[in-house]
Amino acid sequence: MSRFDEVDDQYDPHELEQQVFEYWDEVDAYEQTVEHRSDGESYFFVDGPPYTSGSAHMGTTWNKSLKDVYLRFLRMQGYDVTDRPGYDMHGLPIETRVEERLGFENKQDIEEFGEENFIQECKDYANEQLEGLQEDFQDFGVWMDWDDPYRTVEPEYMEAAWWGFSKAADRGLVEKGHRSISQCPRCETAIANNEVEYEDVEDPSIYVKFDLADRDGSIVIWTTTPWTVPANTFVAVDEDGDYVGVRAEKDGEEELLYVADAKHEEVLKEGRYDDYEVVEELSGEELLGWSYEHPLAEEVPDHVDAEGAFEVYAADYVDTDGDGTGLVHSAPGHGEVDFERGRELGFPIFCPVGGDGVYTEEGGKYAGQFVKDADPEITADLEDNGALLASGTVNHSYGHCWRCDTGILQIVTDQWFITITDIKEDLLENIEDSEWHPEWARDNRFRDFVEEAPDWNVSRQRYWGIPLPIWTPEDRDDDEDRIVVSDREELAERVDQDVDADDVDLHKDTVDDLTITDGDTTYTRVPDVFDVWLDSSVASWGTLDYPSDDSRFDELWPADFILEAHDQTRGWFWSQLGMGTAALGESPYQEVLMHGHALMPDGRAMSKSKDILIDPHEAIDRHGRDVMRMFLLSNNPQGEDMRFDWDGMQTMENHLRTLWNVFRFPLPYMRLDEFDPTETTLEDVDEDLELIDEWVLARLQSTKAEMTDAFEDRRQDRALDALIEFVVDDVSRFYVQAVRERMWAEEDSGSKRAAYATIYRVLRESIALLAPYAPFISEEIYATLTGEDGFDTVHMEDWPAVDEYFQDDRLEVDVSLLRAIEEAGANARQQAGRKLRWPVPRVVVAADDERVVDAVERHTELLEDRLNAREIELVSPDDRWEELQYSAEADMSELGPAFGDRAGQVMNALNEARIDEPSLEAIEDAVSDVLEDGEEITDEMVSFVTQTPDSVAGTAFGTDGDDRGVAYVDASLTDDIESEGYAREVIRRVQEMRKDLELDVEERIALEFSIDDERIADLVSDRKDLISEEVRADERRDVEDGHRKEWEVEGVTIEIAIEPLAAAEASD
RNA sequence: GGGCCAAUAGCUCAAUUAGGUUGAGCGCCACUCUGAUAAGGUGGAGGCUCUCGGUUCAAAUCCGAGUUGGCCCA
Repeated sequence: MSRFDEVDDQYDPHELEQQVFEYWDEVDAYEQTVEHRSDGESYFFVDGPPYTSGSAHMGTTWNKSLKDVYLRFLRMQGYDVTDRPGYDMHGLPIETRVEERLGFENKQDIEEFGEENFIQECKDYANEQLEGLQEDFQDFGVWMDWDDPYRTVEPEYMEAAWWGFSKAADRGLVEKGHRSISQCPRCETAIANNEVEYEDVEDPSIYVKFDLADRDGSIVIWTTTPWTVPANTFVAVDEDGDYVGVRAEKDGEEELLYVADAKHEEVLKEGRYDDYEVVEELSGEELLGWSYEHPLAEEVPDHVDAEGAFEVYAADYVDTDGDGTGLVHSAPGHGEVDFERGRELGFPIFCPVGGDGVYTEEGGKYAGQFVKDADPEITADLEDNGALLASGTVNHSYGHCWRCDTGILQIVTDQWFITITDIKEDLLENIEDSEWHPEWARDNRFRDFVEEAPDWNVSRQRYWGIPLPIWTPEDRDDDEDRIVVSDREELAERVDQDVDADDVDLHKDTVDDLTITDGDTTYTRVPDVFDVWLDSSVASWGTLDYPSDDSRFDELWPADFILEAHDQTRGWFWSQLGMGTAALGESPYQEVLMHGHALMPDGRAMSKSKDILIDPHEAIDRHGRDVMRMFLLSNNPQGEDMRFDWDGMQTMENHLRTLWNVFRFPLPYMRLDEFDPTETTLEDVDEDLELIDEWVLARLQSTKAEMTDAFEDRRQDRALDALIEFVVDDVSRFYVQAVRERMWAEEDSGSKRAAYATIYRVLRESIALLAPYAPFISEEIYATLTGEDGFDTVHMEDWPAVDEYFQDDRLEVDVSLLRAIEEAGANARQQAGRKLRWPVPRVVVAADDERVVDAVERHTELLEDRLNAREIELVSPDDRWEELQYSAEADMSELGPAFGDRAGQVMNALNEARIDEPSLEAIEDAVSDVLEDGEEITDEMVSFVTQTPDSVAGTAFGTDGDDRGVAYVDASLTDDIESEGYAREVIRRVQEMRKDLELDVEERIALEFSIDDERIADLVSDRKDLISEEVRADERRDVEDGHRKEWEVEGVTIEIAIEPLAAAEASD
């Protein structure tokens, strides 16, 4: 492309973006950009790997766009950025998808299909999904190393997980444990607490009486899981709670029931007792040690049989005024808190339920039944045994498997743990080493989570994952003797079989058969795979292929920057910190940017399954990639959610269209004049720079400074605001308007060259500033501006630095004052009912300070021109314009302290007062009614406001909310003004009629017009030469066949007819 | 049920990070300009700052309770 080539009149994102894609391909734009920075300082970014199920949604799109804008920014700042994208490809979600595809129902189907085949299916599925994501991300214009993403299923990466785990083991942080975990009975695996999703469901709600063994009566418990009653081991109470004994009567029989005082009415109501009476008041402490009979002792013969079982104990999880009865049925074989307390009390852990949720032989009568199916039978048996006080149902939120939506069960099984709780202090300390945006995310949310984090259960009884690299002796069931393998090399060395370290696949089907023999002992592998969260937790070194490739680890690790949404606080932010600390004792990242979620326009969460979503592809179809990116990036990235908004998208498109117009406006002139930016630089035209040029260059400097600061604060949205304000407000609406005439001039001049050089610099730097946000349009404009002289891509440009030479705060203020005066003048004009087309005799500028005086004096002509005023009259701050009246405005920050609770009253009086001169005496006099003895109005309390005479309208002007003066437009009429005003009206109508005929700008016409008011007709005829020139009328004569129209203008009727001269000649 | 975050114009957000008469952009309406023209300019309407209490002469801002939404956890 050569410089200043013709460009489309219209900004058409789709065509443009397609061309840019092709162009990037053609010149290897990405590769060149990476190479260009290869000598720069290293910057280690780690991509949080999206999970490979499903396609990119608006949230991922926002996430990747944010990453892209920061990576591009960092590159422009000169860093050699590590930008390897990653994909999280293991785990239960993919297994369940594949199971669905294959029509599987349970683990047995998988075993029949074959582990190896199943793993292959999972791999294929994950890779398929990965391709879709890759395509989407590239389509959004994200620049990362797409040719070489890290995949958690590759041996190099899996090895990184092994290595991290073995380091943790070396540090004594790996142990096998018997724990209460959340189990999905369908997937037949433990799932992590953060994989449990809560949903409202209807469950049984039963009240059960446990008969007391050595005294009268029963204690009453409540549960929504009858199936846990067989495993009951003890009952817990709140030591400090209040309990009562109640004598209750139903159907003529009396019972003695013990429940919490706060709950007794509710419980007795549930039990439909006819009458009752509180007969005893006890503290929880008094209940301790009471023993009771297991209500299903016969049905479950293997029930717990231990010293001290079936007695009442204290536990801190009991609440006497929550749900239930204040006495809690506790089964250490199921509930997590029950388990902890049961262990403290030294009870055996009785769990008669298998991983599939079916009672084992220990379940006695219920053996072989799925626990939830056994609920009715158990309830019935309790009733038969006389233990059921009430039974019904309850709606409550209950945990479900995040993938298959099956209700989870709490059971106790053998699992492997990283004992995070042993290094809690280190974790909390390491938090301090990372900088978070926003800060509260770290100091509130994240810290709270880390403080409460339990040991990390990393084992899953599934197939598609990184196998645990643990080998244990064949016949032992503890973790006293174990081998943790750290990498493929060690594996090849130690196993009994022949393994090639370079091409061994580490998946379950491969490693399950490998054994290790040490002396007389044969070790076999623990069959579990890792929790998928462990996969991504090692990304900071997995990205570098460490340990198999150790060339960059020392230099780069830990990561400089990570950027994810707030759901990762408990996800990746946490798992990385946990793993980094367990394996290496350090936080694996130094800076975190935590963004929010993408919400629907009405604020609802997006949800693919409910079809509540906005598809990024639709956004692209409607507005293009640049617009979508700019919209996404214009949102605060720090912790707050973003509402998608189609109007916001449209606004961004309008801004880009404005930019496009600004960019293409000077091109024809530059082409015509053969302007060469390499020959005519800003330095060359320094002498000829006009004030407005210097001003726009000064604004450019402060825009760059503001943007850089905002970027460094991780507020790219504020940087974008600053850029848009500069381009749309300062460049388009002001600079281009002001500079047009200089470019129209046909002869060469210093002034014109200065304007060219200025706008060239402005455009070129603005486009560099825009490039991280809108890489496509930036590329196109950059290519047109630079031709052969620039880089092959704008993304190789340096981030524009502030040029001190052009910094000029004073000038920026001056021009903002002039613009404020101009705006106020336009406002005042409108109030006075005088259109801009009509000149006004004078505009009076009353300046509040010398700066304003200064600015107006230097730019009187500019102001006259812009305001279409015959004269500008300046009133200096020391003087008053004597034609004015005054009122006073109160300053509450002064009135408040002085008048206390009467401040409001005084304010109203001040605001209503009207006085002839702006003096304290006058105003005090006017508000004397509300002033009490000794009170006075001081200078600081009021500012005086002008009241204008007729035919004059005044509007205050100011900058940044501070008043700096008032512009008064005197709209009175004179013959001269009416003459020009009406003449301009005629000109404007003729121009419109020329447009009706679609005449060329240069085409000559014959003109006829008549005005039905004699005085005005005379006035207008004084300006007939002006009219003829402006509308290119060579002849003033009667027009017969031409275009004829009648207009109503400012109370008179004007009839106009025109005819192109060429047409008239042809018809002669 | 608990923790964190948010709530200001129809929409998206500001309000100088220990209170002082609420602002911008977009949208809407009216007017206007016409050598960027499916552009540009000016104005207007539109707010009990989510609710209820409290502190204070004065609260969008500080405190307490609640409501709604989002995320996380149980």
